[in-house]
Amino acid sequence: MKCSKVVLADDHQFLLEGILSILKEEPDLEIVATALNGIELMDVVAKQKPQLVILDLNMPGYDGLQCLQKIKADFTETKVLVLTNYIQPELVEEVRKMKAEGYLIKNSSAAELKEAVKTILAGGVSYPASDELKSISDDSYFFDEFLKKYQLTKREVQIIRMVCQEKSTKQIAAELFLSELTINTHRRNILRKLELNNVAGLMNFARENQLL
Amino acid sequence: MKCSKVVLADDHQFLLEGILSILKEEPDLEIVATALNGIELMDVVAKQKPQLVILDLNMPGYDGLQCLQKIKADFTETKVLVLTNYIQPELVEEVRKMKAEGYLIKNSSAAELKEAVKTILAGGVSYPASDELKSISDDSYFFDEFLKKYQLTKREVQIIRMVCQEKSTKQIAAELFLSELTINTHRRNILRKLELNNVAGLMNFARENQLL
DNA sequence: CCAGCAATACCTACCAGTAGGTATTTTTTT
DNA sequence: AAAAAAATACCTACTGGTAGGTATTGCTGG
Repeated sequence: MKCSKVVLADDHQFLLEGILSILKEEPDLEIVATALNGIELMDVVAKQKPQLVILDLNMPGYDGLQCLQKIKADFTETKVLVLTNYIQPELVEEVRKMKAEGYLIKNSSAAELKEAVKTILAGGVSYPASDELKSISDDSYFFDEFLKKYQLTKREVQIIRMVCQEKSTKQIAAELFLSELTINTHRRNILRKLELNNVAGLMNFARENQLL
Repeated sequence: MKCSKVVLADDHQFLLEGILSILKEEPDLEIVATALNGIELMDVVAKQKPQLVILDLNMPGYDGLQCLQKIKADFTETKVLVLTNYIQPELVEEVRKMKAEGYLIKNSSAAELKEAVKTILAGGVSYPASDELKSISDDSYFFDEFLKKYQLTKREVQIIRMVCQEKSTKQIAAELFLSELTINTHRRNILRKLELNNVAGLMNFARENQLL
């Protein structure tokens, strides 16, 4: 097996170094370039035609999803492993629809990264198991701990998530087949329990606690 | 000079590896432990009494600022280098007030990290130059591109940031010595330009575009 | 079985944010 | 110096979110 050309794209220098140091132990990989943003990345891909791009979704300027789309449109031979911070089932779906070969959460281990890269270069795909997604986002030990810590209920967390998706009380009520008054009550209870005053506070809370 | 004990704390495995691989080239450093969250970190610090903690501010659960405060209160010998994604002058100020020895933006280079660590262990402090803060957050090429893309002004971006910090129109007006009516106008212009309807949408936009 | 909690729902009130239009002054660009 | 863009400011109106209190139903664990 000969060396596969790999390109890394991430806006964090340290993360690049981290991935680099993990992957350079692999003899059959050659990291030919790194990119700190989407524009750089597209340049490099056009020049190098790599077998694999490891792509951070959260880059400034043109974002990762756009890069993914462009790579998949213009360079059919190039495989893409998406790296991201958060585990939103909808995001995973979107990435899957865009035909990326893999999806990896950033706080995975080095071994998981190597495994994913190997799988993809061998022609496979590497996505988090759906139960893994679910377990992290809903039923895990940490989630219960989290609920207890803030005295929140599952329904309340569900509504927090919907508020963070820019949905209004009215929309939420319609989607859940409930009265607006009920949603109103939930929202008030949420803000009271978390000692917050507005949606902005709620979203910061959600982000800090990885609810998004 | 003998080895200095260093502890790393970050919730991203890859970033830990990255920093590790950068710092293990330094002969006079010994990375004695890593921590993936605040609780782990406090355990490790109590056991190891390291000379230096490199601390990510964006950790889940108990956050970095709380760790910083606790370390500074309980372990006066331990120096702290704060690592963070974002460059908000107020955050830098807060960290400075909490007596951290350094503050480094995550997409700095490996050389900058080594430099900061060296400076701190030699008894100095390492903070980004104020013009650097300004230049990164305000005058960079990407920032201008970004403004043009969405037809936003600097003032508007400033207000977006403040809204995202849970500040009300009234508070923003007071802080900037402006009329509430002016802030109102800015907010309306922002939502119109970005085709958004509410604060939640605005915060998602801000996050996607690394404004926070 | 009963207590307690979660989820549902209503009424009222108030305030903050959204939305339209317009206008003046200051700053930047040409 | 003139034109364009940005920042400031006001008036009005409406909507949506925040906030208080209360009540009913259903489920769950001691």
